[in-house]
Amino acid sequence: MEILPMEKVNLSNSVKAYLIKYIRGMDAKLGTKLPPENEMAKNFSVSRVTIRRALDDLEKEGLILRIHGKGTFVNPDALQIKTSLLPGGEFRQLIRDSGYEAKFEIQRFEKLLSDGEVSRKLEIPLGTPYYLLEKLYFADQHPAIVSIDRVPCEYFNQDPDSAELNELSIFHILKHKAGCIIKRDKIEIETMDLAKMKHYSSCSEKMECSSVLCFHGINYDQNNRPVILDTEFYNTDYIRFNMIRVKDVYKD
Amino acid sequence: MEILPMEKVNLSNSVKAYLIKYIRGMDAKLGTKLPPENEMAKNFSVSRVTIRRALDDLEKEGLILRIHGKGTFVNPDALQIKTSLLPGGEFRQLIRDSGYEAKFEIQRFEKLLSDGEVSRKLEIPLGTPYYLLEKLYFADQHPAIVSIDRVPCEYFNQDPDSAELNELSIFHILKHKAGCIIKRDKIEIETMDLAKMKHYSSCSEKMECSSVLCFHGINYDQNNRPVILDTEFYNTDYIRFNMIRVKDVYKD
DNA sequence: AAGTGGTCTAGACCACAAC
DNA sequence: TTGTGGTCTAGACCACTTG
Repeated sequence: MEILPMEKVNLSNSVKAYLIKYIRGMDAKLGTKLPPENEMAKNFSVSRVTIRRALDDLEKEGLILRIHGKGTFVNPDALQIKTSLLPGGEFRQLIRDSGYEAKFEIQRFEKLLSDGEVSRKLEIPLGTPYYLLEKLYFADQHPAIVSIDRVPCEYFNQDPDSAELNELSIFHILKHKAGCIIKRDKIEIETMDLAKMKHYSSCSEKMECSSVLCFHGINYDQNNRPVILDTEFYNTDYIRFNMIRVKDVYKD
Repeated sequence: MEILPMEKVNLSNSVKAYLIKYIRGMDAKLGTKLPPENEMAKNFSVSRVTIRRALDDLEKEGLILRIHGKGTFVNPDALQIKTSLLPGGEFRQLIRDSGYEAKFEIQRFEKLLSDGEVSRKLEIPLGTPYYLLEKLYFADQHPAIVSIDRVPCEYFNQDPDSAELNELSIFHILKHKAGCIIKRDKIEIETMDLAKMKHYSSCSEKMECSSVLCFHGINYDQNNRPVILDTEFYNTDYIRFNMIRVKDVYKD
């Protein structure tokens, strides 16, 4: 069973998905012009607002450019963009998107009791049992990502078995076992050298780089409960995040 | 003359600005509930769509949470968030937002001829003259950010003088001297140790850290011309980026 | 003047939560 | 059932670009 993240089904996203396919499919010479919004609306039999919602998203993701009075164009850079910082997908996909073969190994899976920091961030009492899951991801056999997830045991009726852990991401296990759907996360970005990384993970010894990009994240569910506390380490020689940032107008 | 980035003036942004002020102004107990959208629409005398556009933005920025069927709530974390990765404001503001006193020194300002990489990224012929501007920003007297901007000279009628460079950001100089308005940028994220940073900047010697966060960016104007090629280095001990990422629904 | 994107409205209907 | 956010429509008018 293949499990993939999918966007909510609505008209805008359908239009968006179609346009992505269309754009990726064509040779995308520099700045190909897309049809006017009114025409697209007619062709897709949806309102212009719906078309515009789809285009808004595509613009934020950097796939298209819109120039007032001129039109909507395919962003020539769009096809070069490999890994986006934005939604935070599955790590193996991230590695594949970066052009490498992906696999992972589970490094640790333990049941621990929460200390001060874990308690504070997950909003659970001191000493609450939680699972710690550490995975090491490889890009073409090279260590590229280390992820450490911490989830309170109380979300699970029974311990996850290793088959599940090897098959599914923690997000999907949580959804199926606990009905928890992760709606958003909050990350803090830091860089560190391997000496500092060693405080978090013994995988620091395996990294083939001198410094790593580190995300400290908290994942919240549909009721805004902090469910997963995660720490992620990236070797940016392999995982090079890209981001397109649309700026607002500047005024004196 | 104080020059600040401002958002485009429209109804949504006015509502948004009002709500930001409102939220920041109140004590923001955990999860204070905001009025229903219909009510806000009535109070602001705008349509619900307009309210929703404002709330969409605030949600993406992590200031509020929306729970279907329940309501809209102030995000308790919102007030902790200091520096957002998103729009990319002025560096001194970034430093102030991080809780430090900000100042900068100009390290280099030179006219150079483009080499292969600069030519390719700025889409200019080899050997085209460009300005290189390197600034070192301090957080409480500690080196925190190094920025290196490269702009083709052809955008300027005359050399910027040092008064301008010390007063205004490169964005504002470009706008006033060349009518260029930066609409978006594209960045690539990397970490490096100081030895690697030294290839880019002699400021590496001054950094009080072992590794830095590095953004390689290209800034595009309203006509999608690449105008500024910039490289930025951050000491993440001082500049700790935060980001709230709203996830889409997952489906099997 | 014609074409195109940018903003806004009023109203409708749906989906989820709580009583 | 009521209240709330989520989606969608049809139409209007504005702002920018081009001829």
